[in-house]
Amino acid sequence: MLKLTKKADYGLMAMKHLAERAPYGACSAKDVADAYGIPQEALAKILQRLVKAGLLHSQHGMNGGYKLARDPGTISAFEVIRAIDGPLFITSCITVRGECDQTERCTIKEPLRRVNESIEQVLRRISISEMKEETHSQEELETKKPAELVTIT
Amino acid sequence: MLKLTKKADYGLMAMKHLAERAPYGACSAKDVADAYGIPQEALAKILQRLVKAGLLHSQHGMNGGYKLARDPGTISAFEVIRAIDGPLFITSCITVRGECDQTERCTIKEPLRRVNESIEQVLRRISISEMKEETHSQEELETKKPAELVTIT
DNA sequence: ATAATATACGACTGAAAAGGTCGGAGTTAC
DNA sequence: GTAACTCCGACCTTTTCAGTCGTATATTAT
Repeated sequence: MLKLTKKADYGLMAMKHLAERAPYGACSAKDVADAYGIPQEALAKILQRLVKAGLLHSQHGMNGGYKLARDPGTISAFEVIRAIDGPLFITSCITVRGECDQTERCTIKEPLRRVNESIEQVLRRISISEMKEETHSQEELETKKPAELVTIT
Repeated sequence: MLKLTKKADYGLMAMKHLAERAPYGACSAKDVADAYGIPQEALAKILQRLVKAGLLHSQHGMNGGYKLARDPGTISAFEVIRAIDGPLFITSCITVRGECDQTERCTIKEPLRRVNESIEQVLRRISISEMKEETHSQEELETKKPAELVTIT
């Protein structure tokens, strides 16, 4: 529940990867897939959506691949997730094709909409380039006990 | 994606309903179900989970039903959702039974964990009683055109 | 005691979404 | 022109969600 789909996860990983490799030209879907152990075709489909959404540019043929369409600092996690998983996150009351049967009598529509908006703000605020700065905790993760990093939740 | 399940929706609606009817004693699952057009058996199963989680008390027999175990101001939406849908919201990387296959190479675990925490905070902050204050827009909903209230999203 | 009412619990079915796979089309290097 | 490489779009399998049904248990009014 309230779970990111794996597609969105893959998409964010790929975007971050492309952000780091931006200076060296385009990356093929295979390169990214091999780097993280993601099924190649599955990733390709995700990258296609990001192309359609205008977040990536694609290049056919040899030495082709994908590269960021904009500066990674201007691309939010929200944009990536929406491009992959759908229009936007919604409570189950307000679905893509109209409302549910209880919409007339539903008494929590408005409060949930506000919660929804708050969550959207959180995701809008974080950009792809901001996801890069966890290199320091990467070292901690290997040297120290990793439990501390998890149990906060 | 990032969508509340219908069960969680129903649970929140029921909790709010019980919060309003608290002074008048317990409500049966049938009462709540009929009030919002929810399948009775489906709702009953949800309410049972809320009892198990300690958020509701149940009373068998005639004039029995469910009532809040605590003051509605002290019950957060987070508690309700977690009691119904599972342990907590998680990125697909960190699932209930360990991590996914890419966890070793995953580079966005830490940033996503922070996002996760932010969302959790949002849901922890809103209580059942805080969901009640939309009574004013209830009047608008009946007198004015209801379209305006929906198209915000 | 008995009947009516209400919760408790598990198993089953159908529908929807997620995750992954396959063949085909386009582009470039030689 | 051919072959190697890459992106592209439709298909299939698996899992999850939502709802239903049946049965057992507890309480109360009569």
